[in-house]
Amino acid sequence: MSADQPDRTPLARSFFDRPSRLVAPELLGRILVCTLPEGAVELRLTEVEAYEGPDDPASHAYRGRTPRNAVMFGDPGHVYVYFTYGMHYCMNLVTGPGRDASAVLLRAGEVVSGVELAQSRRSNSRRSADLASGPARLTLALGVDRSRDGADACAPSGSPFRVLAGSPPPPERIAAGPRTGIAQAMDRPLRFWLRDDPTVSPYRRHTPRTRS
DNA sequence: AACCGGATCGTCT
DNA sequence: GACGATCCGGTTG
Repeated sequence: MSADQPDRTPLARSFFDRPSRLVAPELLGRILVCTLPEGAVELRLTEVEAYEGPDDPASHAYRGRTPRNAVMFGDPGHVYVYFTYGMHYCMNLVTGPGRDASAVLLRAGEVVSGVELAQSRRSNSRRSADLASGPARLTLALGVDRSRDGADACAPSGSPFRVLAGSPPPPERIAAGPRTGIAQAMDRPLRFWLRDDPTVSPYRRHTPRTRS
């Protein structure tokens, strides 16, 4: 492969069949393709978070299997989509080992193809770097909602999703820190991002909510 | 750059 | 019935 032509090889399912804390940093720089009837959008992943299944108090799998999180308990390489805050969708890739209920939340990326389509789904965005700079912005730019829950990102065909090898960054560009917006397990550095990348979402500390 | 409130509802207790 | 793996637009420093 040439320098200006990134590797288009799909990632094998075995890539995902490992602990999420190992898969997560290795997803940085890789390409997520989402092909829907309106067209395709390609994303270069720049920020992710690992969730470690039933042993992780911040994971949706922490309290066991429910109708919502059932996909997390299935095979690695599938997509887990959930709805939150009454209006947003967030997207994960299920990892292993085995049916471990672990996953990687996709938090941000750079739209490298299908910019116009992504823009049309994100009418308010000003900078193009903000098209997918946040987990809910990312799903909006891709056109992902709950109907995509369970889709196989490793299937040769029949799925809107595919993860390509892309161009892995040099290790020194990968940064790690506590996950965003959660109150539990702050001591685990399971958020990974590309240092100095303009598409990485700003870190937000968890803030308890009050009501009237 | 940091902080605030409002929007809005599926999911689990 | 309470809360959230959030975003946006506004205000303040």
